[in-house]
Amino acid sequence: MKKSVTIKDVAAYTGLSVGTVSMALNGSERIAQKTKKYVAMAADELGFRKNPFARSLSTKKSRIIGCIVPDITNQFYGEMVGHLQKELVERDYGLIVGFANEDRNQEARLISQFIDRGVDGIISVPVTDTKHDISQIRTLYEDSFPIVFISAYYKDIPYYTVMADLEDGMYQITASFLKKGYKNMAFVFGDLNLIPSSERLNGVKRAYAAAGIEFDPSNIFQASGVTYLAGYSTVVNYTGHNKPDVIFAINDIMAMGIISALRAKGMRIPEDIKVAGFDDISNAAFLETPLTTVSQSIELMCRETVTLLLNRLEGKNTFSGIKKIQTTVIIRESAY
Amino acid sequence: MKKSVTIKDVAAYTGLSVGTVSMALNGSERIAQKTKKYVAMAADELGFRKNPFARSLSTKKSRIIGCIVPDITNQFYGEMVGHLQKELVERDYGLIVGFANEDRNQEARLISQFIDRGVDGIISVPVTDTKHDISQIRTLYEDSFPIVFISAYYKDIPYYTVMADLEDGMYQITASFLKKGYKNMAFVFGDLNLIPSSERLNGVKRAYAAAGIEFDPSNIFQASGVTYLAGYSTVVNYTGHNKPDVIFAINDIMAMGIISALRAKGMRIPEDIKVAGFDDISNAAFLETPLTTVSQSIELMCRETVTLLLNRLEGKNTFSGIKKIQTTVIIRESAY
DNA sequence: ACATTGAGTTGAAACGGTTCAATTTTACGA
DNA sequence: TCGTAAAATTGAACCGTTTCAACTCAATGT
Repeated sequence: MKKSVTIKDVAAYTGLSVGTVSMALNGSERIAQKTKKYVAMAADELGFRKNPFARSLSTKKSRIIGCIVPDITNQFYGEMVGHLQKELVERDYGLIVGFANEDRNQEARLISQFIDRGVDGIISVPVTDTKHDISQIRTLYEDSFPIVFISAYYKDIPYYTVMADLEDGMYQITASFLKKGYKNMAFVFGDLNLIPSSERLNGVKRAYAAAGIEFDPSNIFQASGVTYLAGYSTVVNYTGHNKPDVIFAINDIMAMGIISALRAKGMRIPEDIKVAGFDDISNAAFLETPLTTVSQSIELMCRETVTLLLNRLEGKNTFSGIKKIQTTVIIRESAY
Repeated sequence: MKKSVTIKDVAAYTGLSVGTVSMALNGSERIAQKTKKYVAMAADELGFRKNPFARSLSTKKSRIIGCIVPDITNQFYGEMVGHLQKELVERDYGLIVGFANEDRNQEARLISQFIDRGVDGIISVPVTDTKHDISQIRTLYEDSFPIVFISAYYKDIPYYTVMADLEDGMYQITASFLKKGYKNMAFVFGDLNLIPSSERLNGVKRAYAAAGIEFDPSNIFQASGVTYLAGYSTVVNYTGHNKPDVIFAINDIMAMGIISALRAKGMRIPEDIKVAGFDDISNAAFLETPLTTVSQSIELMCRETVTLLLNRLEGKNTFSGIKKIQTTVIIRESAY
């Protein structure tokens, strides 16, 4: 590491004062055009780079956003992080990441680490498990620390959230299958206390109610998680007698696990049994049996989330509730 | 945002000097035990949090590491980022991420952004495409900026790299199939100029040579990328007449795409054709047809990489060449 | 010729820590 | 009780920016 060129060196080189150089570099109105150009050239010539720490110390801004997702191995969250990063980089922000493994304590630790690192704001996929202590989040909210939620929210803190309209998505897809005449449908969700499950379930119930059909709660299966393996295991460990017409998984990854296990049992998809996912991850269309699913536009969600957060950072006043993003049912071969 | 408590407040509260408080909080040897305890309590009571910018300005360290991977959507890199994050967090470092999309220019931009953000070091999966300008990397190397490479390296800059022993892995798996009597094997790789492809190819050739069998280069297929879709398309678009006994994909994701396309063409795996991947991503074992593959221990690679980087940061002198991590062939149903 | 205005620039005070030479306090042996 | 060495603490310099009140200076109107 060669010793670094500071703004002082640029000032000395140009014969201007440090303040002028600083303002020139920041494009201040009060500096003459030609001075700005001159300073820019000199800075370039000397290879000057702003020291981010000094800048941050003075401005109290780091232009770094912290982001917490449950599990980066899940392609859905992979795509989410990818889009968030893209949106942020475009606006000259950096993204620092953490993975909470669906554990509220880890999420809490990450949040406080991020704050200690001086992030300007946080985007989190909250761990909405109701069993856990949420006071940290409440305090942040009360201090109006810029944290926004994506893809879920805390029941008690339904603010600054961007998520897909899960209930409506599930309503649509359930209704469409009810209309086709299928009634015996199984729903493999994760922990039903979590918002993402309970919202979907509401959609399901609403669809049955709208169709005037009674909903049998024994068709809800609570898997050990929302992963490929959880889907796989749920099918493998199922000892019941009921063979549903359609199985709905809480997400595509889980649907893939379910399909895999069903096939291993010798069933054909969609002939013997239909399977639908949720999310429309990028290769859902290219699976051996292209997957019927409900698309949440991750890209749109991420863009809205970043916009919401940055608007808050800039002090613009923003929508503070739960913004729901429209979903779309996509019928593919796995459940024609 | 309530106004923050500074070290000065703690000093005033305890009646000690700022210097003492700072050293006490940093656990300096020169401060009396009881003073440290006293200061810690006071700091706690006042809710003092160190300002990271001031700290960094003074120490010239941010405890943030930048990490660049080609594509976060690929589960292999998802797992990689997950492990890197875990290793770093354990050592109280933060991880800031960027995605290069296999594009050297994007990588370059990210690297310089990271440096401007004041990262202490960089971990990159390099885009080893030889067509592109690599002078930035060379300069970094010459300035001995702490950058380490994972999973690949630049041909001209074979330093500070941790990667799986791709050549040996491919040698092993190829040899094992040659031994079983299969000779007509196809290899679907990405751009052959890239290290990850060329190393594997060397392994293949070495295995054929060792078995005394001539290798037919027309069995190498260069796909348009290394994604699920690239694998899928390669099979779909194949118009040749040759039906190989075994298809080796450059990675598991691609193997999945290949299997999917083969099945769509009515072939049975492994009866009609065998398929093997590479990486052993976490659900490779749970696919409909569990996947034969070569396991690279991502976790071990990540740990070695982080250790290497942090040792460099601490000025310890470290191994500076290419550290190869042992791979393991895993035979599963897709290619019994 | 002279006040007035406004554009452009300066200089010093933050920002909140770390570091270390200098100084003070403490502990111990004679 | 005193002298001295070791331990603990102090205080000021420093890190590299931003910010803004005060200042300079040229242009303008009268």
